[in-house]
Order: sequence, then structure tokens, then C-alpha cells
Amino acid sequence: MAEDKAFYVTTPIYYVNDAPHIGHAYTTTAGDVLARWHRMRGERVWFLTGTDEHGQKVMRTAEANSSTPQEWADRLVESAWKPVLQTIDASTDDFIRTTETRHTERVQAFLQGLKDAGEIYEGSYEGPYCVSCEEFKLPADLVDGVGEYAGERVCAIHGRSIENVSEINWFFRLSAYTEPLLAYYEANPLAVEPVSAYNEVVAFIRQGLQDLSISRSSFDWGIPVPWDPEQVVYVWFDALLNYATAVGLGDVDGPGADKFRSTWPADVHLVGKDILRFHAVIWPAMLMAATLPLPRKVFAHGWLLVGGEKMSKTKLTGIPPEEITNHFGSDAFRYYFLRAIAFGQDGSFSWEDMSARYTSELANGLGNLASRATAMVGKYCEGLLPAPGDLGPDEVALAALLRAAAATADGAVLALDFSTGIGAIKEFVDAVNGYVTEQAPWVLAKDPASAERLNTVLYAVCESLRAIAVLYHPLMPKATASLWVALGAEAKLGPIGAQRIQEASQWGQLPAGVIVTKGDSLFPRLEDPVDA
RNA sequence: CGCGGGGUGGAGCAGCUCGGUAGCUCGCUGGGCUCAUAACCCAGAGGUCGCAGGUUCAAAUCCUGCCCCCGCUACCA
Repeated sequence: MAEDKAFYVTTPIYYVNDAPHIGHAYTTTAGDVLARWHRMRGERVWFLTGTDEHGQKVMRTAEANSSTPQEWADRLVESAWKPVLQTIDASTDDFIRTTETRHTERVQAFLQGLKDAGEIYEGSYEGPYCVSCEEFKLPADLVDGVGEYAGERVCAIHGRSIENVSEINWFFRLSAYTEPLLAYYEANPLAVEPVSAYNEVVAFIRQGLQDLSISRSSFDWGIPVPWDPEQVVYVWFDALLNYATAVGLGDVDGPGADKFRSTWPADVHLVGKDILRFHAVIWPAMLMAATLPLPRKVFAHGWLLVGGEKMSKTKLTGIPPEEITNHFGSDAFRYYFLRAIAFGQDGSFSWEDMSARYTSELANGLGNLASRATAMVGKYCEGLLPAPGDLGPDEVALAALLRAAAATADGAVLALDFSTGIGAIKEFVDAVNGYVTEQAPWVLAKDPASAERLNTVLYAVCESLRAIAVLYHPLMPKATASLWVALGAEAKLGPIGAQRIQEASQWGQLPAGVIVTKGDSLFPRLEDPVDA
């Protein structure tokens, strides 16, 4: 490889106060498929996720539950957030929590560095403040008052007047990075994707950036500002740094320094489009200020819509991932969301569509193909993969189709276009199903004179499945591992995870004579989940 | 005129960057096959590609205007 740096992909760190829903799991799934894909290309990979645990909301919720913020966060991380990784079969390499000392100490060191470099100054933040809420409000949080407050903007929660209050805070010179960021994005048009996100970011920066208040004094659940312990670091400033602190930011020697050198910068930050601005404006500015390399790509994916609306906790439309995986399994979860929704755009989720895709593409498509192939090898060849005779034009065409599909899939996944990549593999599955029907091995089996032809056909089908298993493995680790076993591939070719994407389409890897078994259905047909 | 995204057969979506048979999943009709998870394969019906203009030999695809839906509009994660 040209460099020894690992391919580094991150999910956002999830705000621990939320309940995990399929939107969170969607992001992590995308990251996982990307990570597994790169691993199977033979690259070193580092895949990070974690939780964001500071801030006023966590503190409030903890208090309301007669708990300390730390205890509250501990509980949610262990009971809700880490289990999600198992639920969707995510292969993360690390899980960072912003309350860990490896994070807090490095954040403080980073902050001190910026201060020493003159990037941070003391100023006053002034804004609308609701006494009842005891917090600053954003203009967007305010609503028109009614009754005695008619004519003024009031707190949306309490409906009462807000005061204009100022407090002394530490500010980051974000405004100084307006031009550098514009220049950077002009030179790196792929640094933010998709294009719509890029345009939005550039348009925003073009308006001119204001300095950012990065400390708070009104509450204390956060990382203390090292030179001013009365204040805590603004949550976003703290949170964004996780991507770097997790891999050793600032360490001058030792394992942290080695890790940082071999990992940073991130190759892909996956984010929801609602937090794009933090990642594509504030974060790179912070790194510029510290003269560190910028992440190579921030990719903003869309939202999952339920009933046409963004999922939301308050509207009770947040679906827990296990609700889906309990029924369909983790492979189908992973398949559905990355296949049915163009990555980068909003997509609507419905049980009906999920169920339809599952039945058609997984059960009737791939699952059934594996079933008919293994059954025929069992029935006609006593379970041993036959040696093929000379390839006919149909086999040559099939092999060519496979090469094209693999190439398309590889290119698409590397470009984070999962749906296109999966679609290419799916089309090949369909083609193999068509090939089976056209060749009609059950007819060939009736005539001893066509025995060699039968062998050729059955071999072609199993060899196709071998390639499909490899190409689909990053997406559906469990089912493809089962398929790998059913094909008898492991004994001669090694573990499926050790196969190479780039070599997957090379025809003829599965050796004749391996034991093919008809195991359980890869994707059993399921009862309609919407029976209510 | 704040910025951006979207309006494609019954449903959900792709295609639009690089104009030239409108593709996919589901549903529907007819046929084939029987190895297989009553699955598979083939054929077919069904679309004014939001509306109106324009450019072009040719536009879902480029340009202009309009209508409708949605998100964002920063220091709440």
C-alpha cells in the first residue's frame, strides 16, 4: 500500500440522553459496511463510534432521575448504546465516551494549545435567557407571546418574557477561518458529500462566520476549562474532538502518538445532515487552528422518514432497531436500509416495504438460489461439488457478468454509494437465478449423456454463489458465513472474512470435490409483521 | 426574492452531472418450469417524468417563469 495509515471511519458519537432508534443504527450500519468492505480489500481499518455524554440535558435528566450525570450516562451506555452494536452486528474497533479521561485530558490539552496560540479569547456572550429554564435560548426557540406578552418573543416552554443576558465566556476565533475554509473547500470539492451538502456548507460559510463561544458557566456537567475551572467546555467543542482524542490526539510519544500517526486524519466522518454544519465548519476550523490535517471526507446522509416525517422521540416515531432485527434479523436490517435508500438522501421506512424487499430480494432471491443450488448438488452429485467440463458461452457470459458486477460494486461502495453497489450484486443474483432456469439442470440430470453439462452448470452456480458470498459479506456477515459453510468453501479457501474483494470475481476458485450441504434457509420466509 | 432538497405508471424509489429505447422493488394479467424457501424464468398491461414556455434534429435530463411539499437559517447534542 502507498501508505501505512489505516482507513479511518467514524460514526457520530451519539448523545447518550436519546433512546437509540433506527436512525442511529442506520449510520452505524453504513460505517460498518464501509469498514468491513475496506478490510476485505486488505486495508488496515479503524472504525470508531461512541457516546457524547456532557451537557445540560444529561445533567437535567439525571437530576430528574435522582442520579448523578455520570451514573446516568454509565447506565444508558451499558443498557442502551453498546447493545445496539450487537443488535446490528457492528464490528467497531473502539467505543469512546466523552467522560473518559483519555478524552477529557486530551480535550483540555488541545484547548490549552489553542489558547497558547492565541486562538481563544475572553468575551461576553449575550442572548435571550429564560429565567424559568435557567438557560440561554436560540432565536429559533422563541415564539410569539400571547396575552400580556403579545408583541414580544417569549420562551416556547414557559410562554414568558425572556431577558437579554450576557455572560463572560471563552471564544474561539472561528471568524478567522471563513476564508481558509472557503479556499479549502474550493480545492477539495469531495471533502463534503453529497453535492447538496457541499453546496449548503459553502453557502453558509460564504455568509461569514462568527466567533464561537466555547465555554459555559451556568452549569458544571462538562470538561473544565483548564485555566478557568469555573467554566466547562461547550459540548460540541468537546464532542467533535472525540474523533481525534480516541486515536491519541496530542500525545508526543508512546502508543497514543503512534496510533495518531497511523490513523489520523479520518477518511470518512459519517454524519446525519442535521449535524453537518458542526462537522464541516467548526470541526475543520478547530483542526486548522491546531495545524492538524483535516478529515478527508464528511458525508451527510439523509433521514429515515416514518409516515413522511422525520423520526422523533417526541412524536413517538422513533423505532428501536431491535424491533426490526428481532423479526428480520440483523443481516436483513443492514441490507434493507443500505439497499432501499440512496445514501445521502432521505428515505422512508415502512414495514410493508421492508417486508416486501426481504421476501423478494433475500428470501426468494438469494436465499432460494442458495437453496436450489445446494439441493441439486446434494441430489445429483451426492453432495460433492462436481468438476466442470468445458465452459459454454453461457458460463463465459455469467463470469463476465460477475466481473462487471464486482467492479461496479467496488467502485460504488468506495464512493459510499451503497445502494448502487448492492444493486449490482443483486442483479447478478438475479442473473444466476435466470441461468439456473435456462440451463434446467433437472432436465440434464435425467439423461446420462448430459452428465458433463450438468456438472458444468452446477459448478457455475456454486462458483457464482461463492463470489456472491464474498461480495455480500461486508453487508450481511451472518448469512454469507452460513453460505460459505454450505458451499464447503472454508476448508480450501479459508475464512470468508479473509477473502479479497478485488479477487472475488476471479472464476474457478471453489475447488471441485468440496462438500456442499443444504443447510437451513438463509432467509426463511416470514409471516407478515403487520398483522395488527 | 435568505439558503438548500424534492415533485417520475396504484405504493415506495432510481435515472437528471456527460440530452437520444423511462429503470428497480411491490402489486396486476398470461405463459413456462418443477431443482428450490407455493420459490424461479419469460411475456404483457399500466406513466401528460408538478405546470407553462424556451434551446435542440432530439429533454425526465439543459435554460426561464410559476405552483406545491420539506429541511436549514449557527454557539439546544
